[in-house]
Amino acid sequence: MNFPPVKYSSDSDMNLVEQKNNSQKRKIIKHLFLYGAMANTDLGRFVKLSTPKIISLLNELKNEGMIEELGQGSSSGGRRPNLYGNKEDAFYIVGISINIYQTSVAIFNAKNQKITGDHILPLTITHGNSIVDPIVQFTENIIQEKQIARDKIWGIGIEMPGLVDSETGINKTYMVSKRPVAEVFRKKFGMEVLIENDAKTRAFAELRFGAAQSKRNVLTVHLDWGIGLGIIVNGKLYKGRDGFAGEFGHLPMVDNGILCNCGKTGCLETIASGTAIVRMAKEGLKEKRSSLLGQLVDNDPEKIEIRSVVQAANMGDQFSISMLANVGQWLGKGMAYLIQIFNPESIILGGQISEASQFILPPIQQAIHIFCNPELGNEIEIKVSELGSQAGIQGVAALLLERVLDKK
Amino acid sequence: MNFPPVKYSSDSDMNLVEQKNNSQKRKIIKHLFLYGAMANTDLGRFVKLSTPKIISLLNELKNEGMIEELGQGSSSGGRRPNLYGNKEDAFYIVGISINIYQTSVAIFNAKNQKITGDHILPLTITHGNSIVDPIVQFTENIIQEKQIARDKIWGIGIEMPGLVDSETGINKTYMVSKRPVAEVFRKKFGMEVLIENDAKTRAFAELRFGAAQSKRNVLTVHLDWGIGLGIIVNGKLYKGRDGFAGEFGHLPMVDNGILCNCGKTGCLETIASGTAIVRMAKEGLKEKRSSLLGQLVDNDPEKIEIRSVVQAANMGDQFSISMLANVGQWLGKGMAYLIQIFNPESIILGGQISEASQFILPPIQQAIHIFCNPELGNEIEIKVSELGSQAGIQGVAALLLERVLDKK
DNA sequence: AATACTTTAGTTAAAAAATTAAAAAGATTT
DNA sequence: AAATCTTTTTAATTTTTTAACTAAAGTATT
Repeated sequence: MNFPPVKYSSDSDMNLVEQKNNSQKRKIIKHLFLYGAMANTDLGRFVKLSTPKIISLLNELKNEGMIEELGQGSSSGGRRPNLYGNKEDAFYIVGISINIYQTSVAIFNAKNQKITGDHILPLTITHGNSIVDPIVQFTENIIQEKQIARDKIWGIGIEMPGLVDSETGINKTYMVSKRPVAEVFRKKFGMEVLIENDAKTRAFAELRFGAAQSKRNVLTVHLDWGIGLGIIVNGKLYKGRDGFAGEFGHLPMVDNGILCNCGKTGCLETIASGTAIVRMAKEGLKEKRSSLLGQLVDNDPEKIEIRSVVQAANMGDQFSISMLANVGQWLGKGMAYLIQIFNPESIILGGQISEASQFILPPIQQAIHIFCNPELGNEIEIKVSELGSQAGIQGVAALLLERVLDKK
Repeated sequence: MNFPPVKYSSDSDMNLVEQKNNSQKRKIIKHLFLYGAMANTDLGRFVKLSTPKIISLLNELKNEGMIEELGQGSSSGGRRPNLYGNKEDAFYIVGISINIYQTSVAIFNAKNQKITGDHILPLTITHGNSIVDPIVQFTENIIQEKQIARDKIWGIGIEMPGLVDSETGINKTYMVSKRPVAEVFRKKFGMEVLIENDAKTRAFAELRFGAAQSKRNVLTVHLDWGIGLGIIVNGKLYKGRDGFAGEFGHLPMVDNGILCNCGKTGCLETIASGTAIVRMAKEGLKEKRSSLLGQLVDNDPEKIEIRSVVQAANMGDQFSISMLANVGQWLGKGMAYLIQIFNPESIILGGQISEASQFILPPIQQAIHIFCNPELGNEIEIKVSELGSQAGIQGVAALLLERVLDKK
């Protein structure tokens, strides 16, 4: 099956010039998608071509309906440059974020603008692929609602938790079936589909749109129900042999610790994840520990969620604060490992628990000082992501587009 | 100061065509250095240029004395191709390996052939830069002996232990002085000098000449007096923000452990390095533990070296074998961390302790099974480096050449 | 074993493409 | 309003590719 943009493919049966032209056009489209309108000179710096050549490529793209002129930019004393940008309706991409308890869908246009509202489907992820059909149906409805021609959708990017191999399209942890999930989706949608692990898509979002934009070596730690690690090295997202790199949450931290759902004991996730916090909070409540948490959940331990603990802590609840501090200490020790191994420029924290940064950052810093060589640990920048809740969807969508455009 | 090969630099005051030509020529030289003689078609696949263009570049290089024709290659049914290769005396590079107790020097020609014998200078590395002058002298003698024109030496690569930042040319651990060591060497030699940490140069050697050649994600663990980690991700050597990535030996492994020379306690190096083994062996001998080790060192504990323990183990000595097995367990646990973080294709072991692989590989494998997610740990390939003792020198030399040729 | 066929490599000249350099156009500053 | 600065356009020149052709070597056929 052939998916768009076949237009700009560079098959080996093409001649060298066509191949190079198409590769350059793809670069231009990608650049305009990511960085918005731009003057020919700036594009020239990027693709390393002379002005006449770039202008001719831009004109071709204009005639093909891909890009448009967008008036003139500013000048510091000279003729103003023409600005070029992708045409909004040149193509669309779909981003789907499958979380543990819900799935969100959004559509982006060729200017990387989200053209849909918040579409959230409450759906608990399972080991099997029972949630595939509801997600496909939900997404198709949104596409139809927006009346987008199917051939203008260049693909669908799906982020999900678990051990995801985006090459084979297999998730080893969730949505397991005979055929790779990505293939199942691809068949049902009839479009290019990319699946990727959520920690990696968020790292990619930081790299393209967030705090890692101008950096080369950054780690992102996703603190939610689980603990995920995104690795950016030499300015690229790192995935490892099978795409499983970043299993930070399953580093063995405690001897004879609690059993983890991975089958081992004492993993970092058993003591420093959202799941662990909720478990500890429930135990505390059952043991009648005095805490503001009780009020927040009507004294029903089963109602406790991550946000309950964060909320209680923000209200000054001692029990919640000390839990978070303890979590911070363990995270800090784990991050000390990462810092010594990666010597990163910065570490970016995301996920629900990062919203309690005032309680976890100090113990993290402290643990880093204790366990880290000062040459590596002292100057490290640790901060909370500034990307909102849409980071994941934006990340997969952009990742999908780049894969489509990088494909020869 | 201008160093060779200014000939092929691509300054921004050149026109685009010249810049591209020179960049292509540099690529060709690098390729021929690394992979030996080659046909024009093969080079074409690599630099993506048409046959006439490549032939014209090759002819220019031939006229400039850089390359030569080397007869004809084989064909599977057709005219035989002309082979092109770097001329031996087109340029030379010098590799220097500074170890804890000795320094080795070698010179390589443009075909990456070592043209010197074994030149080893016994010299103990210090915190200050007292060994700089002896090394410069020693190296200059070798250069003079070989009667190589100075302008034909494109640079000197120096590998050394410690926290090395090759960008600034500073080693934070050894050879510390007011000015960066690399600059001190550069001044004295009057040539381009690159310094790099030894674990990284060995990783690079594996990437270019060893078991990592055809792989993209590989870790190399250098087991010697210390424990070094070389990281190859996405087919490139990873160095981190300051070049300090890979401080694997200083991961905190034991609570309330022994004091490490890094200032922290319980580092992996305090229990699983060559230094640790020798320390334990000395203690054992002093406590009159019966062991073959005693015979090997005339019952003088101070004479014990890494190789004594390896040798004793190979002779069947129970004490030495159990020490190595213990070391293997700790290394295995540490490697389980690395595997879960990097999901590498393989891990390559080097250094003196890797010579006792029969005793350390089984406990390493066992620990990996215990501490690692089976999806990541089961298929991992762990093997001992096949590169000999010259790996480090070869690695820095090649690294230096690539840096010289990659510079615009 | 001779011959024709196939495959691969290298050469050449025509055609195409890209760059350079110069001129024109448009905007800002003095 | 002149001078300056920057971008765009244009035309000439240079470079590169394409494609046809020659060359050389192996393979198959007679």
